Amino acid sequence: MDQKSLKDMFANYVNKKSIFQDKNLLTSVFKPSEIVHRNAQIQELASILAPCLRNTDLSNTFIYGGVGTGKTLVVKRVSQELENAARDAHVNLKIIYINCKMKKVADTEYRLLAELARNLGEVVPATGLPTDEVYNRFFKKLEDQEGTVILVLDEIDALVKKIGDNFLYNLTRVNSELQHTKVFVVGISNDLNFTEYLDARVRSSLSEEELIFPPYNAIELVDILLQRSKHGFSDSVLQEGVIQKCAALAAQEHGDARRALDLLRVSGEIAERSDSEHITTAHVDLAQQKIEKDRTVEAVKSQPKHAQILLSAILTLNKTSSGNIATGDVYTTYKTICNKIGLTSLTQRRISDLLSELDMLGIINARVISKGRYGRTRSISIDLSTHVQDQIDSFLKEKFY
DNA sequence: AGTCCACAGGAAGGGCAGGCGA
DNA sequence: TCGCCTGCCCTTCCTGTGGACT
Repeated sequence: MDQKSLKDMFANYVNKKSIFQDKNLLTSVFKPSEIVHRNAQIQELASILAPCLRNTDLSNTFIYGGVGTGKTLVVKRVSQELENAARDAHVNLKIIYINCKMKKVADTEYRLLAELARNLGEVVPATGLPTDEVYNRFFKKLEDQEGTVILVLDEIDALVKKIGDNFLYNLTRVNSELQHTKVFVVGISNDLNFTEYLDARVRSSLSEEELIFPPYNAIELVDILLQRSKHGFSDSVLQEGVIQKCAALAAQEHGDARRALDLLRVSGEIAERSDSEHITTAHVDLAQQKIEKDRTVEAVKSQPKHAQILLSAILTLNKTSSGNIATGDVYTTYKTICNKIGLTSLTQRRISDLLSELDMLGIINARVISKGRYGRTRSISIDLSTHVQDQIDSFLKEKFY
């Protein structure tokens, strides 16, 4: 492109009518004024939490539901309204929301406690203190609140799977240590079977109330997308069937509203980039591919070095061998690559864990199978499109060779 | 029915970096 | 500065296991 046409391009861009009116409305971060198809859950949660306005005890509550079923949105909305009501009624209420999956923020017991304490105004160093000391500081700050404190722990299942339920046990017993403050926990989990991981005592004290968020069906997703697209897109850019297609695709994937919104927004971006005045169902197909590709490639790029080399080994084997690959083969190839690039290889035990992590991220499929006389192993495969595989492969080759 | 393979995956602990408090 | 504590990544050692083979 010569410089004149570049100038024209920018001029065109400025003058062209945008497909979007307010793209912000089409992100999952945006909090709509009305949460569609979640009235029942809002009412129920509000009625569970309302007693704190009369300084009456609350029940610890667990909220279950898949990704993108509106759990966090509903909890944040109810929290906000509850805090407003408490202020009007001159009741001391503090609600702390923490996402336990936030890397480097609340993904260990120490970090969670430190983050909770920080929310109450206590200064806690990132590391260095004994955990007991962080508990003490946190409890002291709680006591200073002299009212009700509600701890909302989002994605709590991820944290419990990582560090166990000890911290939950301590948090549920905190009320016996405090005189002026009452503490209640609202746990949010993506995993319906989460309580199986919990100690029986923790389970019974934490699950006094339970709230289930069912996945959205395609019709509900259509309503959500219509609500957002009304002011999110410019008038009449959406062609017939686009919203329905986004909703249908997202409904297939566990009724995930976040996914539906991403599809719709990315479809718009693709349409805009291709100079199209309308968004068509073909754009939705492209958006579906792009989201899948971006998600995987980004996941690969953020992996540690050895996991990337491991993936490189799997991709190499995937090209040469037909069918599934065994752990032993992967480990041998991985060691060869390490040798070639002058890196000390990790042990098979560690590689076993890295394989599990890649599996959890959905980059590879690893299934434990038994080959009878020939042992037990993971059967590893990659079901990414060849296009995505090539992109990952060239990224890894560029980085290591 | 028993054996045996090729791992899976749990437990314990080492070593390092970052940070606190005396 | 030193002792202590943390998270994190990793190794070592170990037990467990599904099912083909004998």
